[in-house]
Amino acid sequence: MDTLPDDRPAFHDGGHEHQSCVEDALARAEDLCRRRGARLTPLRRRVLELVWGSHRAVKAYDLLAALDDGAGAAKPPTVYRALEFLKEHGLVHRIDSLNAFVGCPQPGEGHSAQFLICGECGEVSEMNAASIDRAVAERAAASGFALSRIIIELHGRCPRCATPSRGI
Amino acid sequence: MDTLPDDRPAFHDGGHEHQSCVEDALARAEDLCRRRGARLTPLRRRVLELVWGSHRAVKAYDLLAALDDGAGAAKPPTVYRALEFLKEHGLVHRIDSLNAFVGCPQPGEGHSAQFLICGECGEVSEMNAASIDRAVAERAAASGFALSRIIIELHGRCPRCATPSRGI
DNA sequence: CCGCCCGGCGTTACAGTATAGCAGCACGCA
DNA sequence: TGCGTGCTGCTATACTGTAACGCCGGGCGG
Ligand SMILES: [Zn+2]
Ligand SMILES: [Zn+2]
Ligand SMILES: [Zn+2]
Ligand SMILES: [Zn+2]
Repeated sequence: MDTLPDDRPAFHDGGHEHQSCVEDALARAEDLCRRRGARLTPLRRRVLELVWGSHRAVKAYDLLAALDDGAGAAKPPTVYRALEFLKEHGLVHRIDSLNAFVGCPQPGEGHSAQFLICGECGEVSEMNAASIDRAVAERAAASGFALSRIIIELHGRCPRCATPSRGI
Repeated sequence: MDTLPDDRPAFHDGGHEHQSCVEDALARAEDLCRRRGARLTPLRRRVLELVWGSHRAVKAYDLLAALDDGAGAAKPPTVYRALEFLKEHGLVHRIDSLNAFVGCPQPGEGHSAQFLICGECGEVSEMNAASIDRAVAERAAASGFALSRIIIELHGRCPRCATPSRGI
């Protein structure tokens, strides 16, 4: 019955060292691409870094604006192609209900992700709950349905935004 | 462990009488709106009927085109407002991963829907699996997350498209 | 009956999201 | 050197969704 705790903390407290959090993510990406023979070009690396700028989901056009280095503004295909590459290699996930992208904390491992999305602070936390996987797989099988892609996006309030303060 | 079968068949066979299927859906909608004091106007009813035209998810701009009765073409807000009304009253669901809408077979009851979406024939089947609900609620609670909206969209192949024919 | 309010609908205009298709360029390799 | 391939850039366009304003008709108090 899946009593295993998540292997990393859901949602980040004040003490979170985001600087190193991003550096680690980029290092994992470099490593994974090297092992796969995929090219993490400067542009792709920069986009990944921007996505990791926060733990919120980032919109493509915000990335586009952020890429604008003062001179000519970047064009949509630039960022969409980088995102497609990152997505193919599991370095980012697309959140369909937000039209936005979030960095994957555990790229490379075949994992079915479920996302907790806080509507208050915007933070997105990725889960890997075997119990949910199992329930979904069972029900799909019971309907004779052959699964290929599982989208689970859970909206609500994260612990920090939900808890103490006054109601409402 | 949720061994209850779904209360309606997932996916439709050749013998499906879609004419009456649509009529029943419209009758349920009329009834539900009457009970709620909501106004199922001719336009809204027509949009609902178009959504129910198939068991696939329908795009807003396809509805728009279908609404065009030869004279002046309908404008986006027309159909989006109708869809918003239908969605508020649970008569249709939005499939976020497709930017499209599908009719709800059981409107009015508080149900958390999971969707099985066939990538081959496009048919969308709505489930109400308590086991999935439960697994999701447990994991969210374990993270201290207060759920408000649960999006579960399962892509793959329906029984008819997956089964007999030659491989591939 | 009159005037008012309000919800539904129509229109214009625009914002936001995403892709097609072609050109230039750098690199590795024959 | 010449070529192919993959990355990036560009223009243009398609697709999705919303803001804001105004008209109209029906209900309701006066
Ligand atoms: Zn961090
Ligand atoms: Zn939060
Ligand atoms: Zn039917
Ligand atoms: Zn199918």
